[in-house]
Amino acid sequence: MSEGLIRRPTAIYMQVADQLATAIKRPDSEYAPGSKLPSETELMARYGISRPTARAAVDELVNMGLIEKHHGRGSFVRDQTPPSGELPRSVTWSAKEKRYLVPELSQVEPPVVTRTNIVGELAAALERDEDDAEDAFHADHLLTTGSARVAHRVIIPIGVAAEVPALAAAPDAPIGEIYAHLAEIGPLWWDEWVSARTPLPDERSSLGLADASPLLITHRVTHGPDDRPLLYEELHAPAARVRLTYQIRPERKTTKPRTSRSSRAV
Amino acid sequence: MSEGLIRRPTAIYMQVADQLATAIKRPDSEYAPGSKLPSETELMARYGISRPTARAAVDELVNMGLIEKHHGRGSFVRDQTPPSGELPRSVTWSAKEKRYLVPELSQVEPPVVTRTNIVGELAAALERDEDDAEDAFHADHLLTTGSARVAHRVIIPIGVAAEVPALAAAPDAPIGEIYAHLAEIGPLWWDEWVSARTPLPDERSSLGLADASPLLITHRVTHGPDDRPLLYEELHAPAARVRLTYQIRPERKTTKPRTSRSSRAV
DNA sequence: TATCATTTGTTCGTATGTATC
DNA sequence: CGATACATACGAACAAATGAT
Repeated sequence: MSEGLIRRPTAIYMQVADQLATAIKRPDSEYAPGSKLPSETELMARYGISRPTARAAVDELVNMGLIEKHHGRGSFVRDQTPPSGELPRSVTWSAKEKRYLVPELSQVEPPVVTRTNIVGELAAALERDEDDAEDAFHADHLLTTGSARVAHRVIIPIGVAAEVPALAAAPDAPIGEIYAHLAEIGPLWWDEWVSARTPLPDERSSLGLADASPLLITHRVTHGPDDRPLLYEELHAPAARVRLTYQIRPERKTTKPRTSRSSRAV
Repeated sequence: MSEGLIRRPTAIYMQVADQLATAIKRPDSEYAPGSKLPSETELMARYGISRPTARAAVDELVNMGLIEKHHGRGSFVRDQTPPSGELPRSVTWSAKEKRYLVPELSQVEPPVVTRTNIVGELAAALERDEDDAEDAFHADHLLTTGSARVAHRVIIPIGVAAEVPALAAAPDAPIGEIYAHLAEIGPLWWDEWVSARTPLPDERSSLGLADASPLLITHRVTHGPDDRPLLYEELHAPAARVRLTYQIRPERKTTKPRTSRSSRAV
């Protein structure tokens, strides 16, 4: 009947949570990914605890990221398999085709283009003056790697679009084409930074995320000759499904390290 | 007396949490970082709610990462300076010093060295045969960027350590020195992949994470001549505090894209 | 379509333990 | 030592979502 002895010193709900967590993490566990955990009522009976204590134990498992709770259905073991899909973030130069190559993802929905001005973080990244805000095209893409959906936003400052008319004509073109057009200005290089956070509810639905697993976010600024920032991109991908891959080659020391993103003087 | 009306529909504890969260996030807030939140008893009186409801509201704020609770002291507003710290992931080559340069982080604790064998994911990354497992040094470092703690694990296969005696002598050396020694074998390049997940409880404590904010995880394999994998690194950093930065230069197309990490035939 | 049992969500009341000052 | 504040635990009730009847 009893599921293992419960020692006094540490909190009961913690002990129950630990036992369940161990059971879940055991390889050939009775709690396989996707399977249902005992209901709160059943935990009460099984461990001889009250409802609040059972709830606290289950909540602890949620905090550990081991299970998900669903109102009216029950608690279910999350799939802990590490991300399999790869999202290559490197850029190659094809000497034969004389253009930059990036992996293209297939489109899930037609891109949406809007036009707003450049402020805040974005202004800093593009080294634009926020007080004299320049306009920009926003192209929002919803793509898929095959195993996961990713959201991709491409932001083209109006000034750059004016310089490269092909961009103004099709700001929602695939990113490979955008790079090809930008390359007309001169050789390109990219600055990228990666962060992660818990997704917001609307992001969960648009990216088809089941749970509260984190969102990987990459920001990329395309630089042209004279290190001029030309383009901004933001990519949101579910960390549970994909990992970002980079190939790192040593840079020549001479290239002065461009440090912090624009610390504008006041 | 009453701190704002409370509508019925949504959960009371949620409404209280929202009000407090808004108050905390307001710029010139009465709840500055470090200041003390009203105690549970005070919240009960102020909003006319019960103890469990007050607790639930405060717990919600903890989950949002806005406050920290301390037994017997109270709840305190966290410093919310978001992703400020940068963790540069690029490598530079100093022609003058004839060595690779990487940003060094300062040590929080002396590194711990253990010795285990190479299996699973690790074996795949290092292209080792799992059935004839090679041993490896594990060096675990606890470092700080100034604004955040990061955990760094360096894994040196015994074969490589035998080839480069300096590594066997000090497997817990800073990563810059490790690279310097490896460079004796030949020119190096790196393969890196990035994922993120919710931290486990013990990771939360060792990295000093407030709560469920995600963990950024980078895996890096150092390759020597003939693309031979020499070294494996894993870095864990709190996504709320740091972002990883990359500088991307186009690669020559000729470099054949090494795709999936070792699909061993059976 | 409507109803019912199951399961989690929310809320109250109450009591006692333990850390901090 | 005592006051304050958070931690743990019990009991009880009703609400809301879900799935099956």
